[in-house]
Amino acid sequence: MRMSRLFGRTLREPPSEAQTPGHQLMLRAAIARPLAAGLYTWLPLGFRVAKKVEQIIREEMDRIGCQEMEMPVLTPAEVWKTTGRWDLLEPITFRTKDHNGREFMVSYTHEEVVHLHAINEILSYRQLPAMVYHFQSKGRDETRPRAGLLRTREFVMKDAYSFDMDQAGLERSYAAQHGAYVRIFRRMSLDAISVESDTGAMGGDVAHEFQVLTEAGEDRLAICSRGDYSANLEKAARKIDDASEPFPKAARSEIATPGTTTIEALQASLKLPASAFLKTLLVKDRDGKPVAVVLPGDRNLNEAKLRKRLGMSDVQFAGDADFARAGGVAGFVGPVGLGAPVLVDTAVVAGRGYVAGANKKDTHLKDVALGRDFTAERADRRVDLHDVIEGDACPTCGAPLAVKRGVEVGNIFAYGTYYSEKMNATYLAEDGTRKLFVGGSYGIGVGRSVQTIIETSHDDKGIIWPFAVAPYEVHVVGLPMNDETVHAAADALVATLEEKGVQVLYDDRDESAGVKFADADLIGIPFRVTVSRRSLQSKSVELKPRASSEAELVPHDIAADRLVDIVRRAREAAAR
RNA sequence: CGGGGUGUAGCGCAGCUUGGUAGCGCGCAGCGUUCGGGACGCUGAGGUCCCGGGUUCAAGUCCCGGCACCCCGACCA
Repeated sequence: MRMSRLFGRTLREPPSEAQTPGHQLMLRAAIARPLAAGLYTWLPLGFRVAKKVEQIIREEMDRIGCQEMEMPVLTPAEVWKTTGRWDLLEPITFRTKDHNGREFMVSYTHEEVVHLHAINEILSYRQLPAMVYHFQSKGRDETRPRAGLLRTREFVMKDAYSFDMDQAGLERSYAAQHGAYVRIFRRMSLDAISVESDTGAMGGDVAHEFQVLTEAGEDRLAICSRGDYSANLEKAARKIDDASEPFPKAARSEIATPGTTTIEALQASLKLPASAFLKTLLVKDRDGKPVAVVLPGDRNLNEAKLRKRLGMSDVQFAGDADFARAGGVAGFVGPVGLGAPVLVDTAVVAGRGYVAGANKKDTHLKDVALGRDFTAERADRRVDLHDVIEGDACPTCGAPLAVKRGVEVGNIFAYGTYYSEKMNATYLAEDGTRKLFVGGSYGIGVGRSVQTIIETSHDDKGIIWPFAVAPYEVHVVGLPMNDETVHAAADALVATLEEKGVQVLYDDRDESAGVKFADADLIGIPFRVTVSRRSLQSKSVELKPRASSEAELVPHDIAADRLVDIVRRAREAAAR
């Protein structure tokens, strides 16, 4: 490809909208362009990367016997109604109607559709297990797209689906996908770690996310410093000593705290650490009734954990009416004498005397102890509802946990019979009965992976593409192009390389050396070859890997062979 | 969906406080000089100042309403 013909130009300065390094470089290097919020066009350079990423995924899916197919982007409403997701997904999906008024959804994912096909194609246990996948655009009307390709409203996902006879089969399929994911991300040079993730409102048993640690990421992860544990903060736990303390000597007593409604204000006026207080939040349960959540003052509520506990899709905080109903006073709510069920966080130490709201204006209680002044009433109301923070103890080994940011490039999810039950998706078992498919789904975001590679593989000059996904393999720079000898030599080298199947980006522009080298560094092709007046005087060309600061001179007459050889080796290494 | 911010040439920005008919750098086009790390000179093209309404002799600038985009939070590959 001649750069003078390339559709897409590099930008000297990053557009102001771009904040993360990957987003800036993606735009500057002409990988993709925004069309509207969360909608991106791949430019030719970026499209080549996306196709290479897809090909790696394809090869690894095929390797584990997962079969490629393709399901439509537009999906009829009826399918979604069978599982209740037509209504559930309403706020975050794009919908349309055909001319007859039939409703459609731009596919958000394909569990329903693939089950529909499985019902038709898989009649007998003899056809199981089965695994299929496709690359398809997904539409999600995210309320907040961000960071370029990291979260868009339309994106191509590789989504795979497994169908098994039973739980043991599902576990085998799941393990196969997990193994494929490890290979896939390694091949694209993404250092993805698999972390336990929240299974969300769908229930299900097991789910892992493949996360790449980078500051640009939007997920927060707890990671054991000894490597024994890693989990999304949505579900991350920590080791807590459940040893209780002796009750305080004093009985609980009122203290006047006029106008002091926040933990911060209480800390200041009572000169006590945040951990000396109880924070009591009033939320609504599924029936709209008030429920109190009690946490130590130095711990934050983890909404994902609470949602899961309440079985709700979002946390609804109490309004004035609920406060009245529960007998609480906003700013002075406490667990003692409250007319609502109380969920007590596991970080609240039994027996310890805390300062808590008195459910009375301008008043708190001191020496309030769990087990004496209030209780969780039932074992299932003593629950982990707080955020893990940096330095907490690992739940497996007790070593300190670190909290880091990550990008979720893929996830795998064993949902079991969640969909097959609702869709009555069954097969005929060996014993002659009809049994439900036991399934899992496995996604990888292609565009997100591409930008994540940039986020984690660049320097201050530009992208450093891993060979396996680079848009081109060799970048030939002619310098200067108005020198006939140089022009002819560069043309000839490019022609030879292309003839031998090397993917070449050829900077044939009449630009200064500075511009061409700066662009080469920005675009980040793995091998740069400079054919210049100077190099030709010593009958050589200059070879410089993008990732290295060292350049070497290669004799002109063997340059093509040498490059073909280098590329061949690099391809072999990248395929492993 | 809550909070914050920004919309002026392809990109980065100034001008707005104090209203007077739009500017800088880069990029782009032509010519010439240059040619190994974002060269130089000359000439030139390019603007519904986000949109709509209002105030005014006069609005990029002031007022009202909308829209778009970005950032932080809640949700996802």
